[in-house]
Amino acid sequence: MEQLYRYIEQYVELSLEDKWLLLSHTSKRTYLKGQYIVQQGDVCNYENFVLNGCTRTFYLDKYGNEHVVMFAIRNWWTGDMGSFTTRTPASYHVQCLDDTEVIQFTHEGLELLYQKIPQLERFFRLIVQKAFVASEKRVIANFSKTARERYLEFLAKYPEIEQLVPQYMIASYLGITKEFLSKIRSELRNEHVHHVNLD
Amino acid sequence: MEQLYRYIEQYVELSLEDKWLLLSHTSKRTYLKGQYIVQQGDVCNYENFVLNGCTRTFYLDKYGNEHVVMFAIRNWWTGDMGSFTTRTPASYHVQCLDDTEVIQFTHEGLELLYQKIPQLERFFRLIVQKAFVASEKRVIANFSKTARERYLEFLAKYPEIEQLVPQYMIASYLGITKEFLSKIRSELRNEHVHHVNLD
DNA sequence: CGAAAATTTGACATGACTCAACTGGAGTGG
DNA sequence: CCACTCCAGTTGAGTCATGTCAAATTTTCG
Repeated sequence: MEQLYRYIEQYVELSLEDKWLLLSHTSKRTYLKGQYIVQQGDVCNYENFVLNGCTRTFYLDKYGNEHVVMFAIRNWWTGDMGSFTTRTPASYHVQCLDDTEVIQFTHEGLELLYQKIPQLERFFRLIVQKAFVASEKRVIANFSKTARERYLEFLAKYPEIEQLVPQYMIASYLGITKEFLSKIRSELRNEHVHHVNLD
Repeated sequence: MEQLYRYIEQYVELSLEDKWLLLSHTSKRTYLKGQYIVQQGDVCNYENFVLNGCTRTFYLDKYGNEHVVMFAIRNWWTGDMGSFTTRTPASYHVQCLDDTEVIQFTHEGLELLYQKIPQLERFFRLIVQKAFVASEKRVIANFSKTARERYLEFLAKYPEIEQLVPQYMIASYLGITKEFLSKIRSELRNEHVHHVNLD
């Protein structure tokens, strides 16, 4: 729990009492590699704070194609926020790409916590704001940049994730096919070889 | 102000005192068609609640191309949230496409209101959550649907906006060129004519 | 009315996709 | 320890959705 407290305390202050309340109204859970935390179509019952491991959130379209919406690693949040808040069927699957430990907030538990720890409203407002701003930037990046640029930026921004997840999921996150990502990578390799030879 | 009160009261309750506080720590302002509420590069000093009129938020890339991030009409919020909250240069321009009346919250004013009206934290958390969920859906739609599908969905979802703004901005919002949108529209017209003739 | 802005149209170019074949590990079991 | 399979990744040929550029047309509005 210390990890969660420290994370929240980056945004708002927590008393000992607050920490105790958080502890008693959440639960820790471990998922194995491949397991689903949320399944598209079910109501998402938990907001999840990732302690360690790695998850992906993806949408399965009517043709059976997967579209990766996001990854989550240590100190990220995951789940289907729309489903969680409105108690409607989830739009996405959330799957663990590794053994993954999370701290889970139920809807009921979180509403109770909002009442008892008012600054938690502020905390969640702040992190959702950040997520929203990042999501808008992604919309624009997808319009204004080529797949190659987006891939390079992804590498620069999330070097850890690049190691953890298979290429085809990164391709999906970038909105391209695995074949096309493979071609981009092959180009980059060739360019790199040339640079080395020129030295 | 009644319009703003009613809007907020869809999410949280407001006392008379709260309303008075809102009134005294915000200001109403009218912009003319073409004017900028926010300019990319400046710090965004206001969150704006649109009473009437219409705005567009757009990003100007390094090649001088415009990319429309969103439109805002009656009862929507606009501004550059990232810039407003972190007091950093705005990523976007916000321009009025019509004479537009807004209620403006300054950063200072809003922080004060958060203290005096704690349920305002909740209110903004809820609306930012909605905006975030919508933004994630847009990312996925851009990946999994053709330009034609996205245009049809846009028409269905925002019929008012279609009337108000020029085609080339809608094209930009959809992430395509004005020429290509024009071709899509021409296709749709042809199909429609055929259907009519078959009757 | 006339000029500027928005939209349309057409020829051509290209980024990214599809499909199918191939390569190369990482188990797994005999 | 080899053979087999399975899955991820690569490569190549052909195709398609969408972009670019330039010209023609329509609309808007002073």
